[in-house]
Amino acid sequence: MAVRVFDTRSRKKRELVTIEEGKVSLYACGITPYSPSHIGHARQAISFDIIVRWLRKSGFEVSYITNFTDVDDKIIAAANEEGVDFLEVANRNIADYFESMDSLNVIRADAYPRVTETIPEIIEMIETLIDKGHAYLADDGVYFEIDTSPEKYGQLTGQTLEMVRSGAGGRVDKTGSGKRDHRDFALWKMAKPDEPFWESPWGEGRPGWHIECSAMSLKHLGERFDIHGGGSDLIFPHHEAEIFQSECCLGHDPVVQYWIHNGMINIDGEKMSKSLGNFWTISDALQRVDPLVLRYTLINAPYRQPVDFNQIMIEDSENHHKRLIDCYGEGLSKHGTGDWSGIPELEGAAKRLVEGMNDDFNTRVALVEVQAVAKWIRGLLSSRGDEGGISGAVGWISEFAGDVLGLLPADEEVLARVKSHENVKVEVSSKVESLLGEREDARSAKDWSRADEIRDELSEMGVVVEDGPDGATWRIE
RNA sequence: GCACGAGUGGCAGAGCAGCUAUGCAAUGGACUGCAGAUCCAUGGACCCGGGUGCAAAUCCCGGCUCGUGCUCCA
Repeated sequence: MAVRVFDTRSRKKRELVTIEEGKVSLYACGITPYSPSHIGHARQAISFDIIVRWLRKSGFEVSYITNFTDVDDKIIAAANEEGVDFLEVANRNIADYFESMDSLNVIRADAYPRVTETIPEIIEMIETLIDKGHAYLADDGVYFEIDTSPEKYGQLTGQTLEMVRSGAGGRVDKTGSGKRDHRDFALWKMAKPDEPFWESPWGEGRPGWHIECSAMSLKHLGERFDIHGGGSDLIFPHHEAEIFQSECCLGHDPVVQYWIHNGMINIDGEKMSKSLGNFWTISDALQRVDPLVLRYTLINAPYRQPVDFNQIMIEDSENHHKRLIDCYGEGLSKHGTGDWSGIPELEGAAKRLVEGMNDDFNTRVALVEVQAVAKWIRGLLSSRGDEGGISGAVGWISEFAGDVLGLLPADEEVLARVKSHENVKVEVSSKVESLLGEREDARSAKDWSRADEIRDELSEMGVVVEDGPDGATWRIE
């Protein structure tokens, strides 16, 4: 069945037809590592991680590239403030990024190109743009001249040149640059004192913000590629600038077949931003929640919707994720993993999940099915029947909640968790059993206060007592 | 101002033309000395006004409200 993706340029869902059958080339704009990564970066990475996972599961061979913009104003500013080299700042934050993403179960991209390693290609591209008359040299840099291909304006945003001309109004003068028109954008910035620089035909300087992605995608994926992605905040101006650069440089269009953009994160209904003081770095978030719970929260809405990161969402996710892992762990340790084909409940769930994922990667629909199967397992587990069903369902969860959504820790870890729980159980077992016996006596004597006292005592040991029809059971909390 | 998106039950959040979304919470029941867990059941929603359809949260038009972008941003 075909995968349909929402394309920002055409503003509708389109069936994914790739340039080369069976292969997908995907470039997603990565981060500018000037500070530790925040949960918005996590959402972006997880969104594309799941897209890549799903495309691969659907049988595509995927080349997935995501970059680091490792030289820019903010990195330089941070480095100057600390009195260190800009690369030290970038490298530190890139390491932080990888550490966070690994914990969030984000599969590594096939390559992580960096601006500082792509300078020759960038220069070459700018030269071509100058040669073709799309760019000009000014005192302070090289600029792309929008008026050389006005028809490309607004392809992603629906705006026209005039709209932006009037909209941006008086901000032009503030730039104080050598731009001929305020909508032109920098391809190469001449170095100011105390700035890192590279040699170029136009003097010492560094690349402008947009050109690197055009150069890196060209270098790694070629003159045409299937999907270009990134956060929706990059649509304008960054991605529109890329369209200008790449298409004018290469002389054909479209270079990118599908544009995919993930939604932003809100905190309690407001945009997350440093100035509002509602900013969460990934490490902030991980102090509060398990990384996989964070992942669950971030895929709780389809990737294009904004996610509101609020208390309720987090608690909800914690709850669901814990249930998922608990029933998976119990099923796995008791019955192992098996084949789910031929089991109607599981085939039905798989079918709905596949349809949901094929329809623009709807993780929310997928989660509903995962929840339903988890519930189904719990039912079987408590009724002690149908072992084939349980192992099949464990296999189902492993395939979809694990491989596709990336929500499960490794099986060894799940089993180790179950085991350590059991070890604790064994350790305290005799004490608990004797207390429970005592409590049973108290209960038959209808000495409720003594019975509750014992329950409280056990509770302090972390033991939860649950009275059932066949007497009391207990478990470690 | 312009552009894009969103407005769904107490809450979160799907669906985007016809069939129970789902989860949490609530209520009733089973089980309980109480509690908890579990199971069963129940109620409750589609911003407003028009329009098109046999049929509209779902499509169209017009409002209103909110968010985001138009400057660096995942």
